[in-house]
Amino acid sequence: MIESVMHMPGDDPLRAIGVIAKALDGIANIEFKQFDLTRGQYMYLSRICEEPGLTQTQLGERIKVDRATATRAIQQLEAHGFIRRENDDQDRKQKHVWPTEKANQVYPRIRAENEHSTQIALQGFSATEQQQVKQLLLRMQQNVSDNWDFVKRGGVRKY
Amino acid sequence: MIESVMHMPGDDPLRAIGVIAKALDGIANIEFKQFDLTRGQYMYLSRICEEPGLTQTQLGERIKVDRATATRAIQQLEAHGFIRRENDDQDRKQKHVWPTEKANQVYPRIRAENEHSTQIALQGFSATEQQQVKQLLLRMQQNVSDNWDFVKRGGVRKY
DNA sequence: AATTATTAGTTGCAATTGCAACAAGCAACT
DNA sequence: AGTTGCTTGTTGCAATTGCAACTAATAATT
Repeated sequence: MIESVMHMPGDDPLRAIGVIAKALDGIANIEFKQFDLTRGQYMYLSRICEEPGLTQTQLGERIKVDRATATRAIQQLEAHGFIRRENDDQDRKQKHVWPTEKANQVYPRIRAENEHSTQIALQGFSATEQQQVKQLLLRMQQNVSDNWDFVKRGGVRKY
Repeated sequence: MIESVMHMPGDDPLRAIGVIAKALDGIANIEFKQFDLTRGQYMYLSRICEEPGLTQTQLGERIKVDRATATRAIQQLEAHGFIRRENDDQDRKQKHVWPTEKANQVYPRIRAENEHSTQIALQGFSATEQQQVKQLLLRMQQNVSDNWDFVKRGGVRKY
């Protein structure tokens, strides 16, 4: 009985991360419809505005989406005038992605929404706690990135 | 220039949460294919095994998915023998969800994967830091839940 | 130099997702 | 009791996602 309680995932950090992410993604998708952004596009658009010239592969890796998914999302953003694409000068296999003026107008709205969600999420946190959670989350992100790459490329984790 | 650096989302906690979640979800979906689980089903199955008898609505709220999505995922799990559904005794609008033996056999594998991913994510964390991040994340989850509900039901956030 | 292996982006196919509308059931009001 | 409003689960439709296969380009090997 006590053991059962000990092992219940009620305090599972990864689950909390999953739920928070899902909630905020759901909120964002609803709120960004007014800017002509479809599901998930805000993630791509943010990255492209912050790091103009990223290749498609780099973009997909930052967001942790499948290459096919990245391609199609980027195609849509291009079709709706948010971005433009250009081949790399040295390596014609690669394409770089640049924001258009349309994107740069929407980006501050994305930031505003994100700040608001951040305020909500960190409500009741002291300044120290805010710093702490930021640092801890960044370390976690670094910790899991290689695993995603490994498994995505066909690697099999042992456990 | 300095201002621009200050406002760069490099230390955005919500973004880190989104990336971590996406990475771990991607990994989990790949790894659970061997158990006949399709995309995202592990989230539902875990909840159903841990809280047998949840209604569909409760389940969807815990995971933060759309009602239609929950319905369809649950239908699939039922069709593949992982769960069974029953109407509520008092309110025939509601359906409760129960795990089958098949589900109870798979659940420990889901837990094992989750434990492994947790180990990876928390690599290099002291015991104190582990406790900290768990607590902070739980509080964040609580902070955002009402917002999800509000926006999902049509509420409009001001910011 | 020629061949083989790997990589980046793309597309077909099928599954999943979410909005909107609907039906059935229950709650609240008159 | 009858009417209106709300809730739960479902379905149609269209968009998104991810696996697998493909093409073109580049890297590595022979």
